[in-house]
Amino acid sequence: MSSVKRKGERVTLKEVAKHAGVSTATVSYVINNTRYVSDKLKSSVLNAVDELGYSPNNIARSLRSNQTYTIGLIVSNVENPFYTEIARAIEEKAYSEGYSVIICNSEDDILKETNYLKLLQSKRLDGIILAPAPGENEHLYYVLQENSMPIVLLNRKLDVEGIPIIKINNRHSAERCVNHLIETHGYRDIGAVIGSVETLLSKDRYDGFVHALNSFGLPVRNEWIIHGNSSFAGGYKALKHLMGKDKRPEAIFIGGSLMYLGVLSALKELHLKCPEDIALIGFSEMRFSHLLEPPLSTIHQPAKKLAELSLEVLLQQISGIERKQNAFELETELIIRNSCGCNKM
Amino acid sequence: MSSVKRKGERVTLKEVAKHAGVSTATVSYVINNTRYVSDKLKSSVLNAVDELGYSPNNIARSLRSNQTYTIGLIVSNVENPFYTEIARAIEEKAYSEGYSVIICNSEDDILKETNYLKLLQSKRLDGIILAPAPGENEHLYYVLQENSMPIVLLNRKLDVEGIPIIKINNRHSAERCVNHLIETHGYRDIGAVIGSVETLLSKDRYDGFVHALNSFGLPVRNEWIIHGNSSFAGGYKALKHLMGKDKRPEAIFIGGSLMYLGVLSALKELHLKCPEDIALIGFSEMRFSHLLEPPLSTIHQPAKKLAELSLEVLLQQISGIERKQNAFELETELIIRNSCGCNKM
DNA sequence: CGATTAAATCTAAACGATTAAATCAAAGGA
DNA sequence: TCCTTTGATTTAATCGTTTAGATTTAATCG
Repeated sequence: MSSVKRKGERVTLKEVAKHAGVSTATVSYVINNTRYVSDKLKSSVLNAVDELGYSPNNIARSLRSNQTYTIGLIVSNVENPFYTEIARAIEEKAYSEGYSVIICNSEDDILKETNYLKLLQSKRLDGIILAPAPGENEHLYYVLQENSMPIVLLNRKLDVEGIPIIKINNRHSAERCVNHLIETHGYRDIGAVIGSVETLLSKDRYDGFVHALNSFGLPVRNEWIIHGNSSFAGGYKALKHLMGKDKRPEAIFIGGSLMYLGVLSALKELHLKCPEDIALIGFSEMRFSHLLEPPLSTIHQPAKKLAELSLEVLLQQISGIERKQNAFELETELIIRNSCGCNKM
Repeated sequence: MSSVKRKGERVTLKEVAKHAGVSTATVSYVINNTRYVSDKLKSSVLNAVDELGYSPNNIARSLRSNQTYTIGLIVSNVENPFYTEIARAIEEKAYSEGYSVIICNSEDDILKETNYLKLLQSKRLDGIILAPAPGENEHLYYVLQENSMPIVLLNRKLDVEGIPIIKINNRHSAERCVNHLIETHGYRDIGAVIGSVETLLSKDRYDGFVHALNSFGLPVRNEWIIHGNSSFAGGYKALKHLMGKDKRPEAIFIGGSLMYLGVLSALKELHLKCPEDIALIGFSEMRFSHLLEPPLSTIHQPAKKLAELSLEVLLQQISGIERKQNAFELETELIIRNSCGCNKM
């Protein structure tokens, strides 16, 4: 074959029907197994399907049935290891449930997020799983108005009744990190590198951080709390900034995987040793945190569970099943390695 | 609002038309800017759109126009750092071109790949970017028959004329790795951990490895060449296996990111030092290879360029533009860090 | 003023499936 | 035998757009 022919010449159900000498209804019934059809007709339909290489047009189906069997996943960036894992787990479960997933990176940009929401709306997806972007949520109300599509929120808050939200216990997790720094290592000068408090996620982590300090009677030194954007570069810049201060903290709590790596990279560049010169602890979803130098002490989030739960709730929402529960909070695990100053491998 | 209403009650173009007191054609013309419409009618249409909260139904559009503005990306697993980057870059460019992307993980499983191909076919996507899964390609011919959808291959070969293929120079890249081990460090006992030779990708890397040894007159010792599957576990098992031999190699060439990390992890577990006990070099698309212990000497692939080029070629294919060139090969970069025995940072 | 032309709008036929409702055929019952 | 019932198949409306082509309206001109 010299080249693939252009579209628009595909075989339709109608042609199958003609070829098999039956009506379109019959073809539809045998393909979807939705009514009894005599063996004789059934086999001639099947033959025709085979001979013509018929592949049903799901667009037409969707138009008729109002179902696309496709959902959207909006995250800030799949390259963030946490969202990579989320995306993977959602795709896997979605596949097994007969759904496809369109992946959207909002890049923490409200405009891009809005555009994607409108687009997914127009594509009539069956539902959306939406992870946080910082800033106001006003643009979301547009999508959430009546007659709109099912949606579940991941680590993100919205003051609309009936929208399910799935999250981990960010506040408590942050607290445990800081507690560890204080209780086990006796650090008192503790800084933080956290994303914008405009997201629920970062706000909660910030609150946990502050609460831990307070509970030990330690002062919260605002000049040691850097709110960057939750990226590698954000962490990198934050650390450089922090190390430029007259008085430096002894330990730093870090509120996100990419920032953690950025911090680490900046540290290396400054020839500072971790944990000797400065101790680190925080959120990292890197599957390879233990291979880094030093092995990172981290909060481990149950990303897979989170993803599966989100999809489950979304699918319930799609099929109109009533939920008793609207908010779900999963627990995390604190994994102590070396970066905080502990010696375990 | 107590709860989002179920679907099926959305406002249609027809309703907009009635509300604005014009025909559906007129509404369509103003929405798509496809014919001149008087200011008077135009504004009343726009008003109606606004008041009713109309959002066009792209399913109906697609049915009419035979265009979905959606493409499919099939990779073995987005969690593989190389494909994460590919997915990200494709999504970004696709977005800017007005396309969405459905992501599919084949898990190197021919059945899953086949199912996805059929599904994407049924969904009438505009095109597919297909990365390799190992094994025979027979199932692909089904998708590639006449009247089928545009497709481009990433690092994957297929004997069908006119199917574009985009790849990096795998053979030469592997060769350079091994050359470095021999020329710079004088290693003579060199093993390899590579994926299944049933993929073009791994086959090329294998060939490069062998060719390098040959060109220095070194023997190819098959017991030191482990073909695992290209995963973390694959690398991990391969190394353990390799280290169980009576005579061990001094250095290992590794043909993939995840395997590289698996090898590293197994090494740590065995308390073997790299590069002192065993030197490593190979393909790793980890953005953070330099933060690992030791910093990895790697081939760096221009994933972003690869992704953008693939999409570009696919879009050309979709719009029926003739290509002069059907095969594209990009060059890689050898980045020397510490794992091979060099001392540079 | 009527004819001609151009401009703006509308009518209605697709696109490719699903599915109520209608039709047709055969069997069963009196 | 004729009527009823049941079962298998078909007819045709529908989903929400786009877009030729028909129609209407307005403008121009001899």
